[in-house]
Amino acid sequence: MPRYLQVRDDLLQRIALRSWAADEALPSEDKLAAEYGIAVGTMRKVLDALVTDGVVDRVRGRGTFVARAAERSSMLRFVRMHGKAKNRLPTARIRSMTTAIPPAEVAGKLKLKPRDKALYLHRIRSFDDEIVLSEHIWLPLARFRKLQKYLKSNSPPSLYPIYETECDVLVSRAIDDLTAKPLNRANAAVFKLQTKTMAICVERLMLDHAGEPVEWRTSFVPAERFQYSAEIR
Amino acid sequence: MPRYLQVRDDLLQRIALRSWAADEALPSEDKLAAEYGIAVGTMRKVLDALVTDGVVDRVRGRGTFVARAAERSSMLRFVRMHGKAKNRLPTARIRSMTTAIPPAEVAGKLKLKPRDKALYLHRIRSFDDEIVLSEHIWLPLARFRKLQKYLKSNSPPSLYPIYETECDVLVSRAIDDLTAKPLNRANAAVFKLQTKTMAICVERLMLDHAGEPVEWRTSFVPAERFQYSAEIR
DNA sequence: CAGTGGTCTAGACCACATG
DNA sequence: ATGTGGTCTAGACCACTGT
Repeated sequence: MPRYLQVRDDLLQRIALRSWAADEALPSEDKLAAEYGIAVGTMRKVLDALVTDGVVDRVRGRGTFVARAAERSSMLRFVRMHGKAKNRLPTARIRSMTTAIPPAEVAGKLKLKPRDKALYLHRIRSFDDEIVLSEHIWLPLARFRKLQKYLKSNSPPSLYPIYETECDVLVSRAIDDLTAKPLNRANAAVFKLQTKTMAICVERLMLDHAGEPVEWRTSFVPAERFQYSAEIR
Repeated sequence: MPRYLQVRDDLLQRIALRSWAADEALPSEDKLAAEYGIAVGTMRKVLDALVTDGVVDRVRGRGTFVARAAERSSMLRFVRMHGKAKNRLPTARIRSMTTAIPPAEVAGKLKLKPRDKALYLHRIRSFDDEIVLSEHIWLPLARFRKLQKYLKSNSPPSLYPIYETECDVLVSRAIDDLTAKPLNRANAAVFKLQTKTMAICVERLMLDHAGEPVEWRTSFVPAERFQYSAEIR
């Protein structure tokens, strides 16, 4: 295995361990190169690889910083905004929060042991009275106990920054799986729509920089509100 | 503008002009560097950029080759295969082919002048008797006259290789836009489904290596057959 | 074997941000 | 003025592919 990949993986580990805060620069390429005993050119190759993987951002004159996945991965990128909703963010509300042993499928995705508990959230996002997104969120309780306390007295517009500040969990990567399904009775009731109304179901697994699963989320968007863009090269 | 970007853009032009065939290697990095009067290290940076943009593939010991977008961008990646359909490719059939002045919206996407004609294809893909994909394809007639002749006596499983061999058009990049829509009467009839059955509509614009629009395609997948995966970093 | 790309080095100079 | 990343050079050695 080439040196630059070894060094990349080591840096990835240190980033996963949250060695640097959001506003704190990593050591400069010179210092890192000296530390690892490699040439600066090789260190640049390591950092370039981390940039293309979306793990760090580099700013000339300032330094190298750990990237946050939050902005890129909002579920709202699946929601078509029309009319007055444009240029506005929907409100977020948590409708229920419990701890439980999750279904086997969820436990598998989160790599939980058979009797490990998880924190479950049901959260909706809406414009005025129109609900546009319903989300069922499962989090390993071991890492998210503080979140539970926090959410009892707060209702933040976005969760990922809270994962980081409260629970020291930094989300790096998301894997989305999209299908179309008719709404079951419970989900239809959330949207005040008829049962079997078609919706897009987004199943998302979130991973940290070490590749450990952090969150499993099943989201529903009524089909009429669904929109998604992608570029393939 | 840095030298390596200038050289990259120049190479991009030459690739767009189809200077190298599918199985023909570009000149080696040494030769290209000499040709452009830059260092080999800089030429490597150019080629690395083209690799991450998906424009070329490099194979150690063999050379650098122009990449084909065809494999990555098949519409079938939106279609869920179940049961017997797995491990099989659906058949393709062209149900109609005409030349016409396209609707203003399509002409705009293809950057056609007001009275430019286009080649229109309606094509379906199916497993046995089950139709899984219906596609409405618009191509600038100026570049695709030979395709029209070709399709009168051939029914190829995939179109992009034909664009290249018959019309000298190499597809580089696709932009997809996904929404959910109820089928109108004509499209529902194609699938032998009821009008207003929900379907996923994929609008795709294909571009060549020069960034010129090459194809506009509107495809429908019945919602039950739709599936799509993406990774966000 | 010659030719290709993959890794790695050890410098140079520049543009930009911050104090 | 200092330190950061961005560009560019001119080599070296290695691994792999083809003849």
